[in-house]
Amino acid sequence: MKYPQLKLDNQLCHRLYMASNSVVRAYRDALCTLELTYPQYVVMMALWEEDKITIAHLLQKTAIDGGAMTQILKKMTDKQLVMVIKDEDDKRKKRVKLQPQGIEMQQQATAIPQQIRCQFPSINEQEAMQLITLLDKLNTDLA
Amino acid sequence: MKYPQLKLDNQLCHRLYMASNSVVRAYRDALCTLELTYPQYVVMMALWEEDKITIAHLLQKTAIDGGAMTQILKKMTDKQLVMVIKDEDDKRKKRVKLQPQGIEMQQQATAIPQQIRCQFPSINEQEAMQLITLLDKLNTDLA
DNA sequence: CAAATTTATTTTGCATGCAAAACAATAGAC
DNA sequence: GTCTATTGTTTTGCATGCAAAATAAATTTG
Repeated sequence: MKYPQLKLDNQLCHRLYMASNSVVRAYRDALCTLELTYPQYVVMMALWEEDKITIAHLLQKTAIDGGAMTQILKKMTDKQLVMVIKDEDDKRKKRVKLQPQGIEMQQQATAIPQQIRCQFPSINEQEAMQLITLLDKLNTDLA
Repeated sequence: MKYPQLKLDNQLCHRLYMASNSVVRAYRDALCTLELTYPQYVVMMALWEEDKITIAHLLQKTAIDGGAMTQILKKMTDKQLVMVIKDEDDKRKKRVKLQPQGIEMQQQATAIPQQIRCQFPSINEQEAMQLITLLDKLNTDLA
């Protein structure tokens, strides 16, 4: 091959692409119990950490696309997981508030991280931390 | 927080999700010169490595979704980058063949890997290799 | 204070990713 | 040799991801 830098095997980015897709797929069974998609689950995690945050803050925490977030919140509102309310002080802002069903769901979700973790046994704890460190560097650079 | 395992900061998967999206975005400027999307670029790389492969083989090499591949090949055919032809021996199979414009494009693409690499200076070569090793383990587990 | 600018969110149009169903063609079983 | 199962690809319906345009409301300017 003339240009080794164009070989798929030499592409860090392609591995990231595959890994990210694979991981989202790996959540599927666990999340369909909760009737959530992966991005919706990420929104729930963000809210369980900090409730009643603005959409802008939610976007920043989750790194989900703004356009998609509107749809995601619409669906989660329909499912009575959250409620979106206008901020009284600044009416441009909206805040997302967990509803009872959304709060209860956290209990059922506690088992999920372990279920996912089991799906990549080749990675030990130290390697997982290494991965996190490296991905954080990457994300910081690309932020 | 009651359940630390549900904190976004503790999620390897969320970092992968962010990193993958960021990386695809990072390709944008470089690829719009070639009028390619990232998945289309991946298809081109696969074909530059090995031409006239079947769609099934292309799917396996690129890890792109089958349904999406049909659309991607349609667009790339319209742009005269490739041609899709039926396999004479087994008419269920189709083979994807680079066209002159697709072959020429490789030249212009040789500069891209370096352009992308510059966007994450915090990762040195050794760390990049580490990342590849770890992601390969992950991808093998989730395959 | 009215106009221009900035900030927060939504909308739009297009390109996947994904699962499941539909099709087409070959291979196997009897 | 038909009937059935399997393989390769496409289609369909839905959920994002992304950029750019459109809105709405607050802030800054002059």
